[in-house]
Amino acid sequence: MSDRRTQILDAAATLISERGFTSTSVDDVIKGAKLSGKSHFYHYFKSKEELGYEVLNRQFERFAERGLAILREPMIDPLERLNLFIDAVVALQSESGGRRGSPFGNLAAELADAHEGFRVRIEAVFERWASQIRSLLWEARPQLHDDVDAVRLSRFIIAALEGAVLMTRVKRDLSVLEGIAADLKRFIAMHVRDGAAMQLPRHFE
Amino acid sequence: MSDRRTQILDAAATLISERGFTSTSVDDVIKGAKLSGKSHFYHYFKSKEELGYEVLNRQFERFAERGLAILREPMIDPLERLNLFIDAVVALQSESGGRRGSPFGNLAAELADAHEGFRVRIEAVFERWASQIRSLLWEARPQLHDDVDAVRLSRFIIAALEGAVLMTRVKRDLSVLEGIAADLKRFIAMHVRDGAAMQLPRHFE
DNA sequence: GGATATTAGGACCGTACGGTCCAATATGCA
DNA sequence: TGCATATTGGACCGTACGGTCCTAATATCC
Repeated sequence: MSDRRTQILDAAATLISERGFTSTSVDDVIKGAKLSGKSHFYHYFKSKEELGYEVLNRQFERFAERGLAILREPMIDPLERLNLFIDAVVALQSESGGRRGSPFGNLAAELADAHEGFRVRIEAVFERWASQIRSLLWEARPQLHDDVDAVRLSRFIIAALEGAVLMTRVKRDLSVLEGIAADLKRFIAMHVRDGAAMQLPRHFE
Repeated sequence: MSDRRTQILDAAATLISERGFTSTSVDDVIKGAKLSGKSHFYHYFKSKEELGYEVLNRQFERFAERGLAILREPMIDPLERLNLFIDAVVALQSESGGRRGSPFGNLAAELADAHEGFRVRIEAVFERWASQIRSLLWEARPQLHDDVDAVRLSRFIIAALEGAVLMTRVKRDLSVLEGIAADLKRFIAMHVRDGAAMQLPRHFE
């Protein structure tokens, strides 16, 4: 992949996460990526829409590397991994000073009703995210109550985090996200079998 | 308030909740409200921005009447009222077939970073909403654990509901919201004192 | 009746948008 | 060397946008 392409994608990602897709013009992207003109841009992307799709994919890959990867760490207890993942979401948000939200939630709210192409792709992103959590919960099932519904719980976790990020942006207060993250951990802990927490550090016995 | 004005506001509310504020043009609103021309519109509103503010206010008033009012019903146990309120949010969402989201969440995601005027007004909406829940929790405090943090819990409830509405729109599946609503009730029930007067149903359907 | 809103309809303006086309130069690689 | 790709720079197009201005026909209310 050429340098220029990633340069354009990076600039577009920043702009889109700041102002949304609709309010980001191709000219803005050109300026952000320091291109000479429109023909230069359209040499790499056939339309603004396609640029948007690629930006979304890259955002997810970045999130998969820096966030979701934690869910798969093999040496850590699954439920602890889930807590670490929640911490990572908080950390990612605080990197932007709590201002920029989850790129998926933003695009979802902006385009889910208006643009079917984006809606489908965002749905796929959430599904991949949810499936990571589901398999973690499956791995942790010996520690969980029998009636835990992994599909529902994974959706709840994502919804709570997305809602929290949104409220954090509106209030411009990172502590909103921190509080909700802490409560979310408690909600997850609610599903843990009594005494399972004691089982955890098996290495100590 | 003149008929025309409310006619315009209603048309604008529908369009904005369907396509967002930025993607709704004044011409669209004029067409939707069956006005004769732009001068007719600008006779009632000095700008599109001001129209947006008034639409937001009306959406909140509508939500206050049809949703938040439940939180203040004097004859019902406070914690049961909270459950009924959550049911009402689900019902409001299903009215639009699960497609249109919370008007506040939509505008928040679209404009929180880009438009300070809207951000402040949306923040006020969430604050009024949160304060209603806070005073309900205060009323219910004899039934709650001593360490319940009403500020945090109220934020959690709102974030979970907003996130749930967002995911429901993306997946086009109302059962997402229903599941999260049920889980949210369980989370709230977690804060209830053992043996408190009001016993909350634990749904595990 | 006369003053005041309301409705109607259209011309117009400056700006921005996504996108196309073209001509010329630079660069890298076989 | 030669050919393809990358880069530059700009003109251009059709459309849409928010907003202004102007005129004139109706209602409404004192």
